[in-house]
Amino acid sequence: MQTFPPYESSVKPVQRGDLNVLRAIASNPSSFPEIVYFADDQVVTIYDAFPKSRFHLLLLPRQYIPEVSWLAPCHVGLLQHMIKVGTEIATFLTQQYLKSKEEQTFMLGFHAIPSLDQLHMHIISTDFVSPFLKTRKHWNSFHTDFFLPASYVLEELKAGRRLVPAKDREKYVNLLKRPLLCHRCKESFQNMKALKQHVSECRQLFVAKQADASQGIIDKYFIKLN
DNA sequence: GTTCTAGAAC
DNA sequence: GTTCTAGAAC
Repeated sequence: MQTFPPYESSVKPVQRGDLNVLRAIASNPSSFPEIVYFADDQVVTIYDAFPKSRFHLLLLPRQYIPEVSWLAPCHVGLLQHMIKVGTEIATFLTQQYLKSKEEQTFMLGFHAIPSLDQLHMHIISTDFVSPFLKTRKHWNSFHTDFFLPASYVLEELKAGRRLVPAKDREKYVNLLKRPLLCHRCKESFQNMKALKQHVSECRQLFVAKQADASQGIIDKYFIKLN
């Protein structure tokens, strides 16, 4: 198995408040050594400045691509590499830190409508216990179809389709307003405080629709929008 | 993306 | 009265 650096969750990133910082990091990662977790000639992986789970990294292509809706079939090779590296990192973190006590699951994917310029793939553990997880939008951006699993995005590109066409943008925005459901047991909660209390205690296993048991990594696959 | 905060919800 | 959400500003 490929090895990676220790996960230093205490690292305090510097990019807060700058909506264009990911583009700068992608083009010149050596200028941001304190937040870079791993880099190769095609991609850069950094610590999320406001992690929404115990483990939360962002994987960016070095090449400038604004967001997931810009991806086209010509990016299949790049996306395959992003998924390969993301899966290796998730596998490493799982074996290194999660052992058998916690859920050995990571989600790899994209927000349908991101807030930050420059394509970034989330690599996130599925505990979703974090002081930075505060709003309904935070929650639903990972637990509705607003979250586009990387494997789903790859399939769509291979089929010659684009993601998040303009006519669907309103649909995606509205997903963020949906009721708050526990991602494990699907129980509904009135507000974030109640949801977070429950999620910290819910012991039901996170069930995904598609699993690669040989890797121990589950790539959650949401129902497609009509 | 976050912070701040008015006013809605309780 | 306090908690919580959502929109403007950054």
